[in-house]
Amino acid sequence: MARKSSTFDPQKLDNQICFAVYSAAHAFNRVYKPLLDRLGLTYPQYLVMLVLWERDDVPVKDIGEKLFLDSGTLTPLLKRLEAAHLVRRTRSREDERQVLISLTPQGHALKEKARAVPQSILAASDCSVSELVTMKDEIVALRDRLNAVIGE
Amino acid sequence: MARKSSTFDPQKLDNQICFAVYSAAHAFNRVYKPLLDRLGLTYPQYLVMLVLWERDDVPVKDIGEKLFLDSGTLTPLLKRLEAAHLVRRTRSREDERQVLISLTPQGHALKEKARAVPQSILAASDCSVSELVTMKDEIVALRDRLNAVIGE
DNA sequence: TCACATTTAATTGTTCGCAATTGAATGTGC
DNA sequence: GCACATTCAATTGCGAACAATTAAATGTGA
Repeated sequence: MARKSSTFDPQKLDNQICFAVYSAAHAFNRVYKPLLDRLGLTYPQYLVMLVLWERDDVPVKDIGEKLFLDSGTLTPLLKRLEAAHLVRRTRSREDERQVLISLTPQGHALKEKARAVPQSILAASDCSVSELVTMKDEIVALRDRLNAVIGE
Repeated sequence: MARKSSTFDPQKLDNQICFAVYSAAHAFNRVYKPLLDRLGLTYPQYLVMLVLWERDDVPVKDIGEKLFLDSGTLTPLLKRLEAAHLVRRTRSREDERQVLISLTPQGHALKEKARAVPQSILAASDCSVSELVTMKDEIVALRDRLNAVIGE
């Protein structure tokens, strides 16, 4: 064994940023759960609703690009949102390959009920907005570098 | 509607740190996939192996506490690692409620083959080690604050 | 000792996440 | 116009992730 004293072991769990990110994502999920339960949403469903609240009548592909998810994930998720009467799924007239997702009145209305969610998360983070924005920008930059590697 | 000009909209997807973390976790997973495929591991299985490479012969509960996962996730995952001949699962003699997880020789041997993984991830991150360590510490601190909220 | 709570892992059921495949609609080159 | 590739959503199969429940082992108090 090499001497460990002044050595940074890259194979140690707690030294790995990916585990930090992985476990932070789960921690967020657990904080969101009780808040989103009241809205009848899961976290990925909430993300889809955030996309639709920004722009309605979007093809599945566009939602996927925003959230980095594919149809294998989104198709069943969107069917569940449709079953909950929050969205409608309709084939595009111009391009029959596309399925357009649009909000129902209930889907629109949910935006108001969801307004308190980010505030609760901010409180749970126990952190200033500016600190969070800085961290967010760093994480997004890292994510984009990783995604750049994937696309060769 | 309030004027949007100088306003930070907390309900906008790209303003949310949780989505940054969520999407970064998936980006990491996609970078890890081809590396771990060669080892015959998934990312959560790799995390369990990291724990075991640090300390062998551990109860399931300890692994769960390290990784923030419960038995509903770990039991089937560990059975798959056992089927792959990387770990053994044995009831503890002192406390029959516990199942102790220990590495097989193949499980031990895999540590050497996995040594190159963190370096590849570092390269994909395209970022200095010190920057990553700083980010990791910030994310861990945030995660721990979130987890503190969950436990009331 | 005996009733009772606690600890621990396993099980069940639902939802993500993704790779791989399928099939229909569209675009392209000749 | 017609073969061909491309695009897009849906499907299938597998592996997480977690809530809720079950069941066995252990600890505790009267």
